[in-house]
Amino acid sequence: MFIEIDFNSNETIYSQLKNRIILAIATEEIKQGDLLPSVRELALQAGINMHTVNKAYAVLRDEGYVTIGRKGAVINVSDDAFKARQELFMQLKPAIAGALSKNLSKDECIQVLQEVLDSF
Amino acid sequence: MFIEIDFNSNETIYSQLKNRIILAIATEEIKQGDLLPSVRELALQAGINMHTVNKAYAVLRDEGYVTIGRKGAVINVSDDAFKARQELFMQLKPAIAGALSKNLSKDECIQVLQEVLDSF
DNA sequence: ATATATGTTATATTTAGAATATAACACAAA
DNA sequence: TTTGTGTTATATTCTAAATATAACATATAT
Repeated sequence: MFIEIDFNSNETIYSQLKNRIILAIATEEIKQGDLLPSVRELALQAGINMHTVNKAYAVLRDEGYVTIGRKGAVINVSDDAFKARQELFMQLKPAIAGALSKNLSKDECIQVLQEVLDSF
Repeated sequence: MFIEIDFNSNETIYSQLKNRIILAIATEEIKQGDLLPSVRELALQAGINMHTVNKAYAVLRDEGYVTIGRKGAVINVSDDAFKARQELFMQLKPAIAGALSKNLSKDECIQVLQEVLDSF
C-alpha cells in the first residue's frame, strides 16, 4: 500500500491519508486483521510528519475502521450497518443536492452511482 | 429562505451557507433568476459577518450557481451536464469507499441513494 | 437632492487548525 | 542490549477562516 500525498491539494494531509486507507479497505488491498505500517515508517515513506500519520490513524479509529493496540493500528471494521447507512445518507445528501441543482435528473444520479460502484 | 448556522460544526460557516443555498435550489425553494438577499441583510439575519456571506456568494459564482451583477447575486445555474456528472462522481467515490469498507453491499448503496433522492 | 442600501475593495486583527520539530517515556521484540 | 514501537508533551510555524472598520461609487427610493 503505497501512499502518495498531494501537497497542493485543498484536502488536509491527514484526511488524504485517511481516505487513501479507506479506499484500500474498500478494494480489499488490505483486509480485516492487517497491520498498518508504523507511524514512523509511513511518515518516512510519504514524506510527512509522524504526528500527521498518528492523527490519521486516530481518526480512523474514531470512525470505526481500526483498533490501535500496542502492536499498532490493525484493520478492524466496526459492524454497524445502520450507522454506516446513516453516514452514507448524510454524505450523499449535499452531493445530490448539487447535482439536482445543476439540473441532473434523478436517473442520471443513479447512473453516476452505478459508474462509481463499477469502479470498485 | 431562512439561514441557520451551526457554530459548533466542523464545516466552515461559508461552506454551510453555500450548501444551504444549493439545497434551496435543489428543492426549488429558490429558482432561476431569483435574487439572493444582500450580503449585509443575510449577514444580519444569520448572525455572521458580511464578508463571510460575500465569500459564500463568490464561491457559488465560481461553482456555477449564481452570477453577480450590480444588483447582487442572482441564481443562474450553469448548464454543463458533463461537468456536473464529473463532479458528482468525484464526490460519490470517497463516500462509497467508506460504505463498502463498512461492509455495505452495492445494493444497499443504491438503496440509500434512492432514499436521498426521495427526500427531494 | 437627499438619504439609504447596494456591491466592492482594502487593511488589519484574531482565532483555530494543520503540520512540523524535538524530546522523552514505557514496553516489547530481536 | 539495542532497536522499534506507541504514546505523550511542548513549542513553533503556517495558513485559512472569520471578524472588524472603513471607504468608495452607484443605484434606488423618498
